[in-house]
Amino acid sequence: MLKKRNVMTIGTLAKTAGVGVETVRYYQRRGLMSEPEKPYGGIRHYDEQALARLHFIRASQWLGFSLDEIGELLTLQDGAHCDEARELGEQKLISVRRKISHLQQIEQALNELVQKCSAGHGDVYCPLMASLNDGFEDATTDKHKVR
Amino acid sequence: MLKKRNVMTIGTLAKTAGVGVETVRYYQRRGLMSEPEKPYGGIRHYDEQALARLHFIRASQWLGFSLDEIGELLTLQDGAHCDEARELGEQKLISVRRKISHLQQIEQALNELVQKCSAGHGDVYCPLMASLNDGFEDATTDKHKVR
DNA sequence: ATTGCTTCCGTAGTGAGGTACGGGTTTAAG
DNA sequence: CTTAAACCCGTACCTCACTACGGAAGCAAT
Ligand SMILES: [Zn+2]
Ligand SMILES: [Zn+2]
Ligand SMILES: [Zn+2]
Ligand SMILES: [Zn+2]
Repeated sequence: MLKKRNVMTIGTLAKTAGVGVETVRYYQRRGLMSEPEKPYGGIRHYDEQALARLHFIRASQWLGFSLDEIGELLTLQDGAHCDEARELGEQKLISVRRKISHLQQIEQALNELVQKCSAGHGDVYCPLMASLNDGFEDATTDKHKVR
Repeated sequence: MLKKRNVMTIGTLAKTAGVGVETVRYYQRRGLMSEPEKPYGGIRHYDEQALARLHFIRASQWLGFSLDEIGELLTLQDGAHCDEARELGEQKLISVRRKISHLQQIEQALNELVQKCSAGHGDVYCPLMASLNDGFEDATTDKHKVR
């Protein structure tokens, strides 16, 4: 379990980075990490650079980048192309903001429906169900673009 | 005798509701819509109730319900169980709000990184890339729960 | 009557990001 | 020395909501 001189097996590497072994192997297949050379019939060993790479991937992923985009980011990693990386970040920022405002629309509409229902509507047919039944006419215009 | 006006083929139904024919058939397989009886060797016909059902599904979907949850909502559609439907709505509201605040965290972190980069960092290694490289230590605590 | 669009029906594939399985080899603990 | 855990590798499977394919048969217009 000890990484002696920063040398780890795939299992230790994965555990240290907080991912599964299969995930590391998956990133290798995706070309996001290289597979170290294997000593004769033996077991591959990983160093702290591999760990850093995993951190990079997970951090980027947390920010909303897809694995494809992360691959692109990795090619810009030398620091000489930070303008391109920043451009990617700005695009992502735009898409995150779009998602937020979409969810805020939903939050508002859903909240309204729930409020109307729980306000108590005597014998009248439930306005929540009613809204769903007529296809939820209000609150949004681009109803049919769900995905 | 019911006089059935607005009789449509599946293609017309789908087009009217703004979905694909395959989508309607998929909803039928999922049990969200019933498949009307087929006249001898002929073609099934759909009425405005089928259309209303499609509206219900798409409206619920727009609010963030999964098809499974929509199936549940449909069983509560009689209006007698609006308390359960409201409960589902409240749960969904909670999850939508969680998503929003997660995205807001991301927005803040990403914005900060982009700002730091574009502020111009002479010969110093790009702070955006640096942050990604050390696994993005700041800005969040639950780094490893990406999905 | 021939073209040509629909419908019908079952099955299979897509994309994203993994997760699981199975059979074989290697290494570490006792 | 034996046995359990870990590694290697390829392949299959998972979720979700579709989407496509293929072949037969119906229906509408020319
Ligand atoms: Zn450049
Ligand atoms: Zn109600
Ligand atoms: Zn009830
Ligand atoms: Zn920079």
